[in-house]
Amino acid sequence: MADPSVLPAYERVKAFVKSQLSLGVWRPGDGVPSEAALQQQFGVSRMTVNRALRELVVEGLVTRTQGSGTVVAQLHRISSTLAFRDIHDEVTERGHTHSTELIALEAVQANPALAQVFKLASLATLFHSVMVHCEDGLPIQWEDRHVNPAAAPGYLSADFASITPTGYLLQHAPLTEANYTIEAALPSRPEARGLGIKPSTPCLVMVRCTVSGPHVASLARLIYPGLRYSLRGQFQL
Amino acid sequence: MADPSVLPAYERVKAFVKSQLSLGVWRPGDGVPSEAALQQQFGVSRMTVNRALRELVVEGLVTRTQGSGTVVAQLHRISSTLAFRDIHDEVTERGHTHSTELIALEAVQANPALAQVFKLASLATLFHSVMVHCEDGLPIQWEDRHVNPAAAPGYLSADFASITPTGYLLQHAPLTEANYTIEAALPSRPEARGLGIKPSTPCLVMVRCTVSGPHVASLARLIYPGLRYSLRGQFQL
DNA sequence: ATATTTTAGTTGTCTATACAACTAGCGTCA
DNA sequence: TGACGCTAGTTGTATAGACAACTAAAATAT
Repeated sequence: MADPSVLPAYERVKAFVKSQLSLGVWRPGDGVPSEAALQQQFGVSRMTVNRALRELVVEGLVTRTQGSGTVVAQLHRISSTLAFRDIHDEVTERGHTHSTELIALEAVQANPALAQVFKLASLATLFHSVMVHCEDGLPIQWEDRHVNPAAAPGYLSADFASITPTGYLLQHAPLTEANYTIEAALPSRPEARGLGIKPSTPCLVMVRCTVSGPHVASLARLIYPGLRYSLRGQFQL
Repeated sequence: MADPSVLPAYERVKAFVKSQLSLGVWRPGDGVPSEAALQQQFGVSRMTVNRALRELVVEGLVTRTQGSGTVVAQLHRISSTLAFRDIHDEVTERGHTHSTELIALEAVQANPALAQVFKLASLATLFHSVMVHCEDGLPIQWEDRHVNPAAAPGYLSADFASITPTGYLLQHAPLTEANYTIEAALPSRPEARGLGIKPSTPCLVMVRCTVSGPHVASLARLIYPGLRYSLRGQFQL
C-alpha cells in the first residue's frame, strides 16, 4: 500500500523552498542553498534536488545561473494561463448551449494594413467572416475574422453551423504561433447591435493573430460585452 | 570548444515532437510514441526522453497518463504570464519617470463585504489608500486599496512618495497567493476625474486579492484607461 | 597596482539501472 | 454472460556517478 500523504522527494524539496519564501525567511535576491547542500539536508540524490529547483524556475520563483548559484526571483509571476480554445467547447462545458448567427462570409481584397499583417506581397484575396456567438441565446462574443486562403483554402465552404471558425482552423491549419492583445474599448454601432448592448457599454476586445507553419493564418477581432465576461487568474506559491 | 548549434539531447526530442505538431502530422488526441520508442529513435537514455516529455506537459502541448501513454493535448494554452510586479519598476524600465498622487490614506471600519473578503470575524479596522500613478506625468492607473493591519501594521506610516503600496506589501508581507479578475467597465466619476479621462472612456479594471501567510493581506482595485494600457500575450509552439 | 592564471564551487546535462504505480486488454473461471 | 485475475506495456520516481560549462574569488605573475 502506498501512502498518498508521503510526497515524492522532489516535491518535499520544493515545499521546503516554498515555505521559506512564504515565511519571508528568504527574500527576493537572497541566495538559495546549493544543490549539494540541499542534497545533504534531505538525504536525496542531486538529480532529485536538481529537478525540484528546475521546476521552481519554471514557476518563476527562483532564477539559476550556471557557475554562480540559485537566488530567489525578484518578481513573482502570476501564471494566468489563457486557454486558446474553441468557444463552443467553453460554453458546452459550462452545461449551456452554444449557437451562432452568421452575419457575413465572403472573399475580399486585402487593404494595405491587412496585407502587412498577413505578410502578403500584393493586395491578394482574403476570406472574411463575421458572426455572433451566443450562450443559451445570449450574445457573448462578436467575431470578425480574416483568413489567409493559403492556410485554409476551404474556409468559405465550411459549415459554420456545425463547427466554429476556431475549430475549423485548428483542424486545417495546426497552430504554431499566436499573439494577442486585450484592451477595453467601446463597440462600434453594428457590433453593439449584434451583441444586443448599448454602444456605451464597455467591452473587452481581444485581437488575435495566429500563424500556421509558413503562413499568417488568421486575424481575429473578438469582442466581449464587459459585464458578461471576465478574465480570471491565480497565483499560488 | 562547445558547438552552441548543437542542442542538448532533451531539446532535440522536444523539437522533434513540436515539429510533428506544427506540421500537423500528430493531431490533438493522437498518441505520442512511448518513452521507450523515442529512446530508441534518438539513441538517448529514457531519463532524457522523460525530461523532454515532462517539459512538454508543462508547456501544455501533451498530456500523459501513467500506465496509458502520452497524447497530444486537445487545447493549446497561451501562456500569458502576467507579471505581478510593481508599477514603479514597470514604468522606470520603460525609461520613463513614475510619480504618484496620494488622494487618501486612512483607517476605516470594514463593511460586511470587505469583512468577508478579509475573513474577519467582526467589522474590524482596515487601512485604506487611494492614489493615482503617472507615467511621465500622464495618469495610467487608479489604485484603490484596502489592507489588513494584521499583515502590514505599519502601512499608514509608510512613505508612499518613495515606495508604492505594492512594493511596501511585497517587502512586509511575502506573497503566498493572489487572485485577480480583469474586466471592462466605465470609471466612476472620481476615478475618471483622477485619471483625466471622460466618464465614458472604457477602462480595464483589475481586482486583485493577495494572501500572505495566514492573512488576506490586501484587496486592490486597479483601473487602467482603456487606450493607454493593454495586456499582451504570446503563444509559441 | 594590474593583469593573468588557477582553483573551488556551482549548475547543466546525460547515462544506466531499478523499482513502483498504474492502465488496458486478454484469458480464465464460474 | 459476467466477474476476476494476470500480464505486457507505460509512466513516475529515484539513485549514483560522470563530465561539461560556467562563475567568482583567490593566488600568482608581471
